[in-house]
Amino acid sequence: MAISSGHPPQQLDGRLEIRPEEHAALVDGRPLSLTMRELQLLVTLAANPQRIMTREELFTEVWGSQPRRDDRSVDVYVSRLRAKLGEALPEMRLIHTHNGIGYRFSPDG
Amino acid sequence: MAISSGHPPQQLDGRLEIRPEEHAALVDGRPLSLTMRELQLLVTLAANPQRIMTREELFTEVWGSQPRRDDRSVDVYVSRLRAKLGEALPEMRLIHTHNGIGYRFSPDG
DNA sequence: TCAACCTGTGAAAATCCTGTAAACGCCGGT
DNA sequence: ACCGGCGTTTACAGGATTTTCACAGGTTGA
Repeated sequence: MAISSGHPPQQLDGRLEIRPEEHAALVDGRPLSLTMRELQLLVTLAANPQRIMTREELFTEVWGSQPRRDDRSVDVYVSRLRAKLGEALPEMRLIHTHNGIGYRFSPDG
Repeated sequence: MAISSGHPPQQLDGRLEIRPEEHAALVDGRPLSLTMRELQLLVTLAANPQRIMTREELFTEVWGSQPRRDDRSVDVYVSRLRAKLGEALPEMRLIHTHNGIGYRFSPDG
């Protein structure tokens, strides 16, 4: 599993900072209130900037098991994450959808 | 099937780079936004530079089945691919038509 | 040049995929 | 037991992609 350790804190464009070890994500120094799953998903996406990650890949990283056929959990959490990120950082689209494949995190909008 | 694996990333004349494993094609480092089919077609064509590939050959590689009589899918997608490549790389004609046969990918315009 | 055939491409139709609200169950705290 | 938050799952509307069709324009060879 890849979430619990091994991810260094990262500063993105000076506004979003992710500190996996501290279970925290900050925007302009203020902590976002993310649930565990939301944070895990954000950490995983942010650990692979600009790379298109498949749903399966995201699922196995975050949930630690194989998704069952037609599982939509990743989508649901991406949606919730976007909502929270969108509130703290309007104007930027950090998570991009790649139809038929998955999602991509882009630090710079 | 030949798309999903076995295609190493390739750099073409330094501007176009295709990374099948990552579901990506880049021009000058910027990702082209291609749909799955478009990308598969590009990958297939680019995997056989300078070789004239028949429509049937392209279809079976990309669609994974035999085209039905008079199917024009390959042409439609070649057209779409040309449009997108043409925007990112004007001045070069990467995909050449061979009347009565099929298409040929030529890395150097 | 002409007729027959082939290719390019816009657009409609069909299909597939994604966004997201909502329902539900499970705890932990009160 | 009740409440509130979280995770999971489902459902459905809307969006995106793929497929198919139609026709204009190009190409070939007699």
